[in-house]
Amino acid sequence: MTTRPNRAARPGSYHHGDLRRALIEAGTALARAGGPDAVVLREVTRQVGVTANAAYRHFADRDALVAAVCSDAQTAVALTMEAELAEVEPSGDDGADACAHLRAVGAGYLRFAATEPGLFLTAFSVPDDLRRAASEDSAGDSGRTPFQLLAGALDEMVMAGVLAPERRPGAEFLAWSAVHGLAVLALGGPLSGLDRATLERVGQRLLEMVDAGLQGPRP
Amino acid sequence: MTTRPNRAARPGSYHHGDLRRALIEAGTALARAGGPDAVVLREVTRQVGVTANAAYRHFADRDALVAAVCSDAQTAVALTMEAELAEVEPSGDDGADACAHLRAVGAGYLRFAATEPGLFLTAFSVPDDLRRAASEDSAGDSGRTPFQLLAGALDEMVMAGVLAPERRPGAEFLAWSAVHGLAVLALGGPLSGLDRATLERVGQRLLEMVDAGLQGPRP
DNA sequence: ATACAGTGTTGACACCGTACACATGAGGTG
DNA sequence: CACCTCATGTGTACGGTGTCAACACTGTAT
Repeated sequence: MTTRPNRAARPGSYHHGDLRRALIEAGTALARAGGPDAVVLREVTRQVGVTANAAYRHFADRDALVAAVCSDAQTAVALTMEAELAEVEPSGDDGADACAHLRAVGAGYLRFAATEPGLFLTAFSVPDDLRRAASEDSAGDSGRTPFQLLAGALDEMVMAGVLAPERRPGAEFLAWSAVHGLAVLALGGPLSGLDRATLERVGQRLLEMVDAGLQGPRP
Repeated sequence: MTTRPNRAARPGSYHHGDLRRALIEAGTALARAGGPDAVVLREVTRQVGVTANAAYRHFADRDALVAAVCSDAQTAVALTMEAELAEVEPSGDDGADACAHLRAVGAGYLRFAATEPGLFLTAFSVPDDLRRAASEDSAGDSGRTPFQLLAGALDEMVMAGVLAPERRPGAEFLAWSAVHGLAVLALGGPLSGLDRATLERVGQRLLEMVDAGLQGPRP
């Protein structure tokens, strides 16, 4: 995990330059193509050109390898979110801006799921008690993880006065659940087969629902 | 689950009485304990006391077996939902009742996920283009699948006038996404580790959010 | 120069899904 | 009754997987 110098391996050298990194990258390629189950240890080592057991010098077991790939995938999600956030033009109205930021975070999540299904599933279908969500291993350019980007948008809404402070705690889980559910149902689950257009439309409405629903029952 | 004659196999008989059913039930037991990945074909046949290859007389491959287990699991979800629906006392206000029914469906979904995590994941993490959601193989006592129970509650809301008709199409996907997301995040995903109490609380708020959010942005 | 610790290799094991050929026996037909 | 047939279960085998234990190589510090 430390910043190994990444000295290139001289070809034909017995020792690989930075095997750990190489394994993670090959694993990421497999995950991108086929989700977490596709990152099979033997295939990863094969692609890197090394014996299967060599991986055990860098990872306790296969699960540790996919966990590393998972962190990388979360970083990719954060980058997509940041891109979406960057496209929001300030309108002068802090409340509207905060809502737009929340929508951007959600839209980034959904866009990533649609664009990189394999990586998406790898990022968020791995058991993990929120530790990775707070670890800088999963952060994007802004130094924040997807979870932290979401939390930031919600904080902003409170500060702008468009979300009641007493509704703030735990709001991450509500918003996250909504977008995550759609993504998962559409990817591996019973909603595969829905065409991209309707999926896009449902996604938009879902974000509206979160926006309206976070503030609780209507007066 | 169906009413197959289920003639008991005479012990020592070469032919098993109703192997297909026996395999599904053993598979369900495994799924209950460890989710879809735990239903491993060889172990299933071992428990039934039969050779691994015998399963291939009844299922094209392992995936077909877990698909059958999946249908059974969805039936179990429908039963939990129906139980939750039965507890709703009519209040005289059709609109309130319809909302209560929607909440009951969602609460049943979440309760099943918390009570039977393995079965839940098996029910809804299997690729499938909504065909199973409409098949009577997945229905409960009322003859309706979880998906159909959800759709029914939403229809009721429209009829009672608490959901605008133009918001009805696709509303299943919105509500389903929300509860499904929470369930999945809490089970296999990054939200495992959240204790049961907070999970319960988040679940309640999530149902509120759906209720309020389905009707779109506030005036 | 030598010892050592880190890294990669070899060989093996248990387990999995699955294909093929074969054995069994229940039920219909003469 | 004898016979045939076909659905069903068995045996054996193959390629794939994750992982372990013992061994081989090599860059580095003594």
